[in-house]
Amino acid sequence: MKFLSRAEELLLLALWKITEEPYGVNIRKFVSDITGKYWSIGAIYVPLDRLESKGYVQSYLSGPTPERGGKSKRYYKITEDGLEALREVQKMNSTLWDDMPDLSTKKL
Amino acid sequence: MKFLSRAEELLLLALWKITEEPYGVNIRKFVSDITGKYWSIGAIYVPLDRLESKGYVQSYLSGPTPERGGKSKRYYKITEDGLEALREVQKMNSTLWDDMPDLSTKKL
DNA sequence: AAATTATTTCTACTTTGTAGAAATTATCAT
DNA sequence: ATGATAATTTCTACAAAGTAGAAATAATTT
Repeated sequence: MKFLSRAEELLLLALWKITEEPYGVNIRKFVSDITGKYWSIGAIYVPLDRLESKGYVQSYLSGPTPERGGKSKRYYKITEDGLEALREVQKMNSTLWDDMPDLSTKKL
Repeated sequence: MKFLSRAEELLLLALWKITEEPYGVNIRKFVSDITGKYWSIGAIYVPLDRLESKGYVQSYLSGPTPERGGKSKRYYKITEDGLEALREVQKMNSTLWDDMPDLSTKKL
């Protein structure tokens, strides 16, 4: 099995952590907040779609809500395979980083 | 600044951690050992080259050694910019993972 | 001088990342 | 009802990164 890319890791983790309304806008907010960087719309949906074709996430459309108009939301959730992939990066991250000192204090 | 990709992270970390002879073969061994996966030759050198053009690593050729023949080794080292990039992923990784439970025990 | 060896260099192709315009579908205002 | 407005997704095109391995290089050994 291949390792998740950074974006895939971020998105799956978002799906793991977001409790309310895991749809495009909230997912994008989550990754923007956590990374402190701008994420275009495509940078969210395109990788999510690809994760779906790999079977790492599943999605479904909500019915219309009594809120403001617009297209209906697509909710995403992580699958068992997605979780397994996340387990693998967690393990690799430990291997890689657990023995590392805090680099913010290190000089070259 | 953009985040390092997974491969870039692995390679820079390798350069941080490898103490002896940080050249292609040893770098490849390091990442293979740590990831437990096969890494083609190109999967090492091409990203290293690209890291060099970004200024994250520097390299130089060794003179001929009194060992067995062959082309001379190219030694790599991380630069200050590379280290800074590594600091950033370290920080983001903490933000992302420090509050996560051990997923190996978690069911969906 | 030919064979062998260690290593790097190069190239072509696949996959992933990224940006944003266009399309869709709902509600609101008149 | 109809048009304006709003929220969201879908789509597309291009840029960047990942990947595999054959070919080139340059040293030593026979």
